Amino acid sequence: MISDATLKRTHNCGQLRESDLDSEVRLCGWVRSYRDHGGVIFVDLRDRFGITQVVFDTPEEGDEAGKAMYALADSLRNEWVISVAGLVRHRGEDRINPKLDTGQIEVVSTELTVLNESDSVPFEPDSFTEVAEDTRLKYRYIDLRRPEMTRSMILRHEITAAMRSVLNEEGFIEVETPFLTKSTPEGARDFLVPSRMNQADFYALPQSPQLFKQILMVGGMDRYYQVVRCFRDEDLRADRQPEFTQLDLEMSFVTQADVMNITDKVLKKVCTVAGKEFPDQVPIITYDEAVDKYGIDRPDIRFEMLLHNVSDIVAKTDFKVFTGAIESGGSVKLICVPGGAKFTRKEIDAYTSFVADYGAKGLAWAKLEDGAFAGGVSKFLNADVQQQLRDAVGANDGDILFFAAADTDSVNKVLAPLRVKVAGDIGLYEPNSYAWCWVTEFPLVAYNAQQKRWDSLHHPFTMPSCDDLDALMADPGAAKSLAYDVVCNGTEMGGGSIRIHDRKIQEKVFELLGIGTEEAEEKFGFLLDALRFGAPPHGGLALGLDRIVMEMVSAPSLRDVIAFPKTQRGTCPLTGAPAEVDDDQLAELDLKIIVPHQK
RNA sequence: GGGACCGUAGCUCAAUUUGGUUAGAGCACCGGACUGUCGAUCCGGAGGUUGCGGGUUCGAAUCCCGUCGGUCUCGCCA
Repeated sequence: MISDATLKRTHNCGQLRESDLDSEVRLCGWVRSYRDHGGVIFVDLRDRFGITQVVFDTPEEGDEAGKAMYALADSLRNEWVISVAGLVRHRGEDRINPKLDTGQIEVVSTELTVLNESDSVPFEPDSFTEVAEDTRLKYRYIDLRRPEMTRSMILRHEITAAMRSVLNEEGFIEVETPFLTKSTPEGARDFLVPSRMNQADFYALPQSPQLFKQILMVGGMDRYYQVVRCFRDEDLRADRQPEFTQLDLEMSFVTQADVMNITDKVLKKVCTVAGKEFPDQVPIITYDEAVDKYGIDRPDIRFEMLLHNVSDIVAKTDFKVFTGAIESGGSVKLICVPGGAKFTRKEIDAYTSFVADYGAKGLAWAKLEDGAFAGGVSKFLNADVQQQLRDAVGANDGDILFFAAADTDSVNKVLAPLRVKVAGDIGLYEPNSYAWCWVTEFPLVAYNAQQKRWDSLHHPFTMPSCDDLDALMADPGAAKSLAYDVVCNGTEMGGGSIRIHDRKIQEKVFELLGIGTEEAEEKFGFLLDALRFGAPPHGGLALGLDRIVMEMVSAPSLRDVIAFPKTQRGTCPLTGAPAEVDDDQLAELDLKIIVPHQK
């Protein structure tokens, strides 16, 4: 039986300083390491707050209690949980450990209680060993004791708290929305939940609270936010989990600029909490400019090395790859890599195989050396074309040009990742720098050639920029929307839009998207209904909390900032989820497994 | 659905390229020594179905086929 007194900590393990000398203290924590010197034992005691050194001195002759304590200390092992009472003592000037915040002092133990023993752990929760990810996830409780994980969890909490505090001050209220809701046909695949009480019916877990937050606006909530889990049943990536957390917010009677301003305030506070810079003025880039110069709608603006469209210049060459692309309506774009002429054949081949992943058939290149083009496609480019290219992109001797030629979308799709890859390889930007920007004026819709229909770029509830609905229907591809994304270092951190609050416009947009009246009624009828009863103009945005934390701690994976993440196949090594269920459970849901999976 | 890489002791890795003695090392673990360490040190010990299944071979961690698991990625993710 553990006595209550042993649990009454006076301090945590990161707290004691020189100012606490001679205090009687009690600490609880985990044995991080024990160092037995025969006549003196040191224990590093760890908790979430830090590490404090505890010392066990050789007991005096005849001190039986001291001897018992020393023997107990002698038996301690890594990761045992102990409670120590003792006296704070200065280590002595030559024994200070500068690596520890508490490194000036130590606690001389006067009483030791073992609160729990530990089997020898599958891996040491230190910062020195890289442990395989599935092992870390299986023993996540050990992994969470590692300083990096502890730090990430704490920062994640602080970031969430900062978000809430800014929005609370700005008059927002946090409202919860359902997790058991209705499947929506658009967008990602839904996670389905069978309904026991409604045979053969299913709930869906929300991909986002989009419709609910709009309805909250109709309900007069005015300013809403929610730190909320979202679910999408799609394949995973390092930066994609099937369940992830958003800071979701929505505001009534606002313009796009209002939403962006609030978001800037939130992000500023978040960055301050994380000890990072945030610009006073976040650059705003239009979608068209982003795609033109960066090849992508989430530009990494930490560095230049922009894409240049050189179709006009190379149209006159005899190089069929270039002219063919242009003649069939595509383009030729390039990036000019400063100092890239020193790339070896092997390095260029590596980039060629890199772009192949993005659908490129090859990578045309030309080095600039001694006033002329050399190698690669140089022979197709006469002196005049070479000079025009130099002038157009500001290229110098020592650079290399990487060309892509195809339909413009494909060209961008290849050059955008190549630009980022090369910049990282040659160190074009500071690894610990942050560059935020807004991307605005998104197209309302994009043509889906496969399905032969117009798809929303953002979602079907996004307000078109133009008032003229006839013009919208006549040329949908030209229409812009009141949508905006916030981007950091080439990663989309959040996005939102002004929503349609007018039922007539909403119906028109559904019509454009090929969603018939009946279908719209069945799937979004509740929203259309709400729009009939005094829906205020409103708009909002959602920030990806996991991605923001990931970026703030420079983690390579989202899994490093989520306490209990899933593996790439969507499993949880800790719990074993997902798993089979009993036939009884299935029967109760009127479900039957038709094809049993192999185990 | 496709591509790439990986899987050897509890953990991190070596031995695989070129098949060949008893599969090694560090950390952790167990025992011992040591009164000032701090990723303690020193001495000793134990620890292996080389993911799994099959094949080739006199002989397989090593080569081949399949399979399972992990990671990255293309597609996918309004």
